Amino acid sequence: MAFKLTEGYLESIMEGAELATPVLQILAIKKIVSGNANKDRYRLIVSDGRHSVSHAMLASQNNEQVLQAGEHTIVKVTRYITSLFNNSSGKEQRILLLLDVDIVASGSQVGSTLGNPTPLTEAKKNEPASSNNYTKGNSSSNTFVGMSGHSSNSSLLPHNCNNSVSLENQMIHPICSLSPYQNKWVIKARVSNKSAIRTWSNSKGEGKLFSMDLIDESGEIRCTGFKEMVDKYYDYLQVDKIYFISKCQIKAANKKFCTLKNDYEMTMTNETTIQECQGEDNGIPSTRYNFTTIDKIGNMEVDSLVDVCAICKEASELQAFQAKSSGRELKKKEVVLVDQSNCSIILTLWGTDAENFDGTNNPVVVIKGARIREFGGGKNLSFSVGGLLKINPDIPESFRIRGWYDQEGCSGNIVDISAKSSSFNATFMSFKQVKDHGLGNAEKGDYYQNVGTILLMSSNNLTYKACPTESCNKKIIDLENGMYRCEKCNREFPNFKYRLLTRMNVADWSGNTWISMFNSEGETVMGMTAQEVGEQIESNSEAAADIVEKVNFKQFLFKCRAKMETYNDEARLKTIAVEVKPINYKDFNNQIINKIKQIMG
DNA sequence: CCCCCCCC
Repeated sequence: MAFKLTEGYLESIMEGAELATPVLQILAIKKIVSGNANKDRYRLIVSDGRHSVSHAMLASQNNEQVLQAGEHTIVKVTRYITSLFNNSSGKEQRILLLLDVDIVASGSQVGSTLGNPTPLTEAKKNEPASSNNYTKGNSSSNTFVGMSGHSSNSSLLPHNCNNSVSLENQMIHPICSLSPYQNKWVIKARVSNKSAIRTWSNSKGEGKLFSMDLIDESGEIRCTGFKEMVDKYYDYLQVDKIYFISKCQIKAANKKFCTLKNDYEMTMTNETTIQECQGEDNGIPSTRYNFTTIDKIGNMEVDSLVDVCAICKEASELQAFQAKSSGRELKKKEVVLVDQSNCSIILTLWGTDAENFDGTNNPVVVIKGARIREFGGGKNLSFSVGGLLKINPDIPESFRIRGWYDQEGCSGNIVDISAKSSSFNATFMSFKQVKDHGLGNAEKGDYYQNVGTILLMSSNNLTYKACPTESCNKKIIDLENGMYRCEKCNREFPNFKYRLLTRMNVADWSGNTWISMFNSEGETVMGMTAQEVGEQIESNSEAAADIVEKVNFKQFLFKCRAKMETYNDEARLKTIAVEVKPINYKDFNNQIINKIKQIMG
C-alpha cells in the first residue's frame, strides 16, 4: 500500500504558514519529561517526506495512540501550533506542537521511513514568521504569537504590576509546553475560574491564598497566589479575561485537588508578571471540561474528582443542620442529576451554592471538579472549593443534554447510582452502647453492627420444614401420609425444604445479647446449607450438638436490627442479625483506630 | 506555603 505525505508542508509550517491537515510521518519518539501522573511528554521527529523537523512535541492527550502506533506511524494532523522559545543557548527556536492527530497508518503497517527527508536547516527554522505574525493550524486565531512587531501602550498596564516591560511584545508559549525545566516563558491565557480568598493557619504558619485556572488553546493549568500575591493580583484578575503571565514557579500538580489536565501547576512569585491582554481574544477557549457520564461514576474511586454535564431532575429544600463531628452549622441542598447514560446521582451543594441553587425547570448543571463520595454503598457527588459550577452554560454538551432530556430522558427508566446497596452502613456499636443508647424505639427498629463472638447457640429446633415454593418460606404441616401442607399457599406438596431459624448468644467486650437469625445468616455461621443441617439431624439425632459445638467461639461481623417488643406485658429488645459476614480485619481495625482517635480527641 | 470542605 502506498502512503502519501504532504510533501513540502513542514517548511511552510515552520515558517508560520497555516496549512490544513498535514499528513506527516513520525520518525522518532523520545520521552522528554516524566510527569508525576500518567502523562509524560514526548518529543518527536516528524517528516513530510521531503524535510524532517526534530523540534516537534506531542500534546499529551495524543500520547497513548501515538505511542501505541510507534515510530514510522503516519498521522493526519488536525490541529497544530508552532511556537517560539529560547533554547538553552539563548537562541530562538520554533517548535511544532501537534495538538490533535489521527493515525493514518501505524508504524508496523508502514515499516520504514518514507522518501528521503533532510533536516530543515537552522536558518530555515529561525526565519521570522510570515507576514501576519502568527502560526496556527486550522483557524485564524493568534493564540501563540511569534515575534510581534507592534509596541504596546504602556499606559494600558495596570499600575499594580511590577514589571516595566510589556509582555505583549514577547513570544508566547503554549501552556502545554510549560515545565519546571524551562523558566523563561510567557503565556497568554484566559482565567476560567478563580477561587475565593482563603486563609489557613497550621503548625507551619498562617496566611491567605487564592487560585485560578488558566486556559489557552493548548491546555490548562492551575495557578496559586499566596499572601502578598493575593493583595497584588486578586482583584486585578477577572474570570473570563485574558492575561499575559510570566515567571511563576512550576511544580508537579497534586491530582487530588485539581481536575485540570496538566501534570504541573504554578505558584506566583515576586518575579511573576501579569498583564491583562486588551486586544484580541480570539481562539482562546473558555473552560475545558472532561465530562464523565454518571454510569461511570459508580465504578470510580471515592474522593476522586469528575466533571459532569447533567440535568437537575429534582432538588431538595435547603436543609440546615449541625455537623455532629465539628458542631458547625451546615446548609445543604441535594440535587438529583441525570444524564444520557440513564443514571442518576445525588449532588450535594453546600452553603451559598445550596442557597443560590434553583432547581425549577430542570436546568442543565455543569460541574468541573465534583468530588465523588460514598454513602451506604451508593455514590454521590459533593461540590465545594476548587470546583466550578455552571447552570445552563452555552456549551454544546449543555444543548445536547437539554434535547435528550426534553425528548426522552424525562420519561426514561433511571438507575440510581446513589442508591444504598444494603440496608446499612450502620454504626459500629458495642452491646453496652446499644443498651445505653436505648436502641430499638424507632418504628422500623434501629440498625447497628458489631463484631462479636458466639458463646452459645441453641441446639433445639435448628431447622424447620418449610413450603418448597421458592417465594414461600412458611412452615408446613406434616400430614404424616407423605404429603406436606402449606397453609399460606393452600396447597399440599410431596416435598419440603429445610430452613434455619436459630438463636445464639453473642458477646463482645462490653456484654452479650441474644440474636436471632434466619436462613442465609445461619448458613454463614454454621458453614453449612440448611439442607445439610436438616439432613444430618434427620439421620443422626446427635448431629445437632456437634453442629452447635463447632459454632462456639466463632467470630463474625453481625449487622443487626434491634427493636423493642412487648411480650407478656414486658418490653424486651429483640435483635435480628440481618447480615452476618466474616470479619474484614482491615475495616475493623480502621473502626478501632477511629474510635481511639475519638477518645484521644 | 493550601489541599478543611462538612450530614445521614
